[in-house]
Amino acid sequence: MSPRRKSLRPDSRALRGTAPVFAALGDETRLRLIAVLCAGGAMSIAQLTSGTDITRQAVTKHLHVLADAGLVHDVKVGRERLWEFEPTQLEEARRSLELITQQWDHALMKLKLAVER
Amino acid sequence: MSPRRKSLRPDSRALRGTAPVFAALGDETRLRLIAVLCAGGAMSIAQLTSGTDITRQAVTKHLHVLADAGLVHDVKVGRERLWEFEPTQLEEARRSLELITQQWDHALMKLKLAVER
DNA sequence: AAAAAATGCAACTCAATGGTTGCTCGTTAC
DNA sequence: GTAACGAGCAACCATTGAGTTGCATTTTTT
Repeated sequence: MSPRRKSLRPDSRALRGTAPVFAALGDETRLRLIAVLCAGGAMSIAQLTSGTDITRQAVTKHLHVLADAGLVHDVKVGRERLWEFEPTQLEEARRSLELITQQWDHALMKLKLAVER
Repeated sequence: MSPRRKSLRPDSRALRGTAPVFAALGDETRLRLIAVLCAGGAMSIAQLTSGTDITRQAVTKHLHVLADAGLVHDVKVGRERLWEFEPTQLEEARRSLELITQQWDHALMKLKLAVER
């Protein structure tokens, strides 16, 4: 037991579950929504739709995708529903990218050492 | 001319074109490929396929998606084609996420100030 | 030269996605 | 109370995406 694997394997355990967040970010429209919500605070669907060339329903769908990825959350207030940015998942995603970069740098260093040997 | 807009609008000019990269990252399999390539250096398709439960062709397609997003590049060597991680686009993506976070923090600060006034 | 290895190419299936339209429902406003 | 506004629900369509199978092509290897 305990195979003593010090080297963090590239199996991307830390990356598990990050894909949906990236998938949610992988759409121009949703990226715009995020940016708008990020700078403008809570906004209604109607507000978010104005300024786009797509339907209110389409915006609604995109918002749900973002919500499923944990990037936004909604609050019902009166007859309208306000959507707000939620930073935690995005932080997580950022950390994942950093981790990949680090692993890359690490691999490069190892390679360099091996060459110079 | 020169409209003197000091406030960086939320129109996400800096985010333009980032969506494809995120879309490419938004898949568990591709994320795994990236991780493997990142730690293992250049690898052939056959190598990348072994350890997956999908077909070689599927892996090939994923690699092309990653290549189109500029996340990997390939080199033909002999009868095989080696794929290698390409860090620049990923750096770009990371920067985008940081930018969003910054804008969010900035908006929060503005809100706080407005409340305390 | 022939077998084997590594890959390329093309067609196909099936499910998910982005988008639409039409209608209904709850909540303000007049 | 009745309009008007904001949103929800459902069906539908077209396109993309992930994955497959089958066969052809190129480079080794023997």
